[in-house]
Amino acid sequence: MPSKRPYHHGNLAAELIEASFGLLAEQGLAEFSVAKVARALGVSTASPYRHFADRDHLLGAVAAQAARELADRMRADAAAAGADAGEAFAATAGTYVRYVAERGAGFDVIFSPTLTAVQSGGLAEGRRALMDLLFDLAHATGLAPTREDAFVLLERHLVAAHGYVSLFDGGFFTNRNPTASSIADRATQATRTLLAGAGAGG
Amino acid sequence: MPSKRPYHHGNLAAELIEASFGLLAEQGLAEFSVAKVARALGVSTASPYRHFADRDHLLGAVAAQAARELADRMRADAAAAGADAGEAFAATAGTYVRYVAERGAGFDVIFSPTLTAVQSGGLAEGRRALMDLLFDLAHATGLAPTREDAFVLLERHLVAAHGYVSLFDGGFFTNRNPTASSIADRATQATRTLLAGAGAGG
DNA sequence: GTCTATAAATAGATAGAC
DNA sequence: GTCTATCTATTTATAGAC
Repeated sequence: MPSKRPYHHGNLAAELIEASFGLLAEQGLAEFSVAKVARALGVSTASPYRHFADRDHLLGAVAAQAARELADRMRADAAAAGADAGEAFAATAGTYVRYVAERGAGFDVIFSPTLTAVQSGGLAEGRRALMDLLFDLAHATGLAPTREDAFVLLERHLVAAHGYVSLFDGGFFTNRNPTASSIADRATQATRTLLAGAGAGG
Repeated sequence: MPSKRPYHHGNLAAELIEASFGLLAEQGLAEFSVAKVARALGVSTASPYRHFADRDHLLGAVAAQAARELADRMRADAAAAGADAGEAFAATAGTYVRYVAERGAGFDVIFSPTLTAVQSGGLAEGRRALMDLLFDLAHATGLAPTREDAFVLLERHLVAAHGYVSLFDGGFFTNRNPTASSIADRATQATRTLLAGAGAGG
């Protein structure tokens, strides 16, 4: 058994991104390291630097892909929620919770200021497409007449969804059945309440 | 100039806790280290270990103090908000945002699972007193008839407040005047909307 | 109680062989 | 394009002098 690394690579760059999602999902952004990603793939810790200039460029590529994946899933879930625009909008809260539980890369990764300077892999475009989609869904509810109203509604919606994820990951929910699925449902319901409050003039 | 450290200590343990707050406020939990805290005080990196068994025991003492400080401020702000129970409850969202902006220790620190095992400095009691206070304020609004309703309302309130803090710290708000004070106001208003939604049956 | 010195991990990143 | 080897920096924590 030659312990020489037997790994063949067709596309190490893509594998590094995928392994990064796995590490983020399991250990979170704080525990992310290029060395761990390399070890997870069985390659040397030097290999990633042939494909990404530094740690932030790898994370930037992950963030860009996360923005695209998240937008795709939100679009699909909103469409599946039916004709009610409020329900379509609220559904994306659940999409967000489930996506971060599975992939580990949420708004903290996608909109990380340290990655803004990097601009790798279409990060700026991915960010904008994601926000445009959500803004359109917020506007379509009809509960935010002006552009500013839609911004406020969208902000509260994202804050609630991310708040659930952040407190869930932080171990805040120790009782009340804290599965990712139940948290996703609670986030969706929180946005429904925000919509009811907006409708009631709150 | 003898570079021998000239520092005298009446109470290094308390100074370490206070310096930890400063570090958390400036750099966040991810960047927290015992070594940095020691350097900020001009003492050797070994000194903290005479007062705290390890990193988690120092952070546990910080978390316990944060829980007490936060509860005190919330109680005061709720009282100052006037007779309306909904306004008193909503005010604590702003309290939370301002407190974390100033002290750096929010729910992520106070309820960190790694600190639960430590049980230093009355952390368990501080956590419970904080949650009891908030539950009472939620119940007093009259918009949550049952105990379970009050839990749900409280959960959404905290999720929104923490979501604002988390996204604010994460650099999500790059426009729309992102000062801590304006974020605090937006968090307070978000809870008002949740109350309106609860009142409207959302 | 505080210091100096040190040990053991771990990470980011680079040089040069193959 | 991947490897081995190495350098530098940082952190957590301990040993032992003062």
